Amino acid sequence: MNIGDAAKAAGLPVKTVRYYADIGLVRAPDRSPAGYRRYDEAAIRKLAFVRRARDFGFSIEECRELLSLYEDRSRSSADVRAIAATHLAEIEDKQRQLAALHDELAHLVEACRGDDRPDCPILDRLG
Amino acid sequence: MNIGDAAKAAGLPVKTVRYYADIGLVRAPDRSPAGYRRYDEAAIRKLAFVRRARDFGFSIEECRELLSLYEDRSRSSADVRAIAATHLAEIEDKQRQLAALHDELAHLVEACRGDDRPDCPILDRLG
DNA sequence: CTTGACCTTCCAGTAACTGGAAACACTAGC
DNA sequence: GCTAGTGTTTCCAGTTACTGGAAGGTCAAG
Repeated sequence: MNIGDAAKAAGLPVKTVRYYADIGLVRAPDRSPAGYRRYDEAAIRKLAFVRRARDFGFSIEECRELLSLYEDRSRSSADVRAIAATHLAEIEDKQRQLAALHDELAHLVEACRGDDRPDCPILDRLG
Repeated sequence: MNIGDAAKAAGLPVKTVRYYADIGLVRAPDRSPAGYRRYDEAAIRKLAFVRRARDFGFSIEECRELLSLYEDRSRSSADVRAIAATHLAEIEDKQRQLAALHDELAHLVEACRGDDRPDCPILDRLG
């Protein structure tokens, strides 16, 4: 499979697949005589794996770790769980920050009349 | 005031203040004979304004808009409100995405025994 | 007069791509 | 066999909002 079909199969843009190859995350296992990257089933599965992990918000480096655990048949589930749990804690942290932000900003927007006059509690608060 | 004191007063790293000057967000109103940036009260107020707006998650470009509204004595509060409301909607959107992510991932972490065995629902789900 | 803190500019790197240019490869139709 | 169109290659640059570091100039204190 050429890169275009592989990308389609994995649900990724071609550019991204090439990028993943460049950074050594998922390399094409082979090249055609003309130099075209050729992807097999296993490589496409890895690409799809990375796409899903990225959808879950895992960073590229986390994906690299997960991928090596994924490929290592003797890995323990504890390792994977640790990565996921850390990531989950980060998400919860971000959620808290976002909630605080939201409440403050919502207050300001509510307090702002939003008319033609220059009185604006939002600017007052910022300035 | 030199850049160090201005940065301290505004609660920003020196590098960031210099960066804001470079991109024309908040320029130093003057330079010393030796070429040192000199900040006055007004400039420091603008720097602090930007810091707070950034804390609220406004992008640099949004800060630029807010700043020009902030400086424009004839501006209407509606303009400011519109920017803030748009930003609020983005925050809410991100909150929803994060919540969905959180629930899915929390499920997986919960389902994973996290022991020495290779059975791992997290990897199963990703792979 | 020297030391140390502060300032300057410029260059490079971060995360994770994305866009574009120039050139080569492949396929279909005529 | 030729041509058009699409797919592929590499490389370079840009994105966001800084951050780190190097090389060198400035200033105040002792």
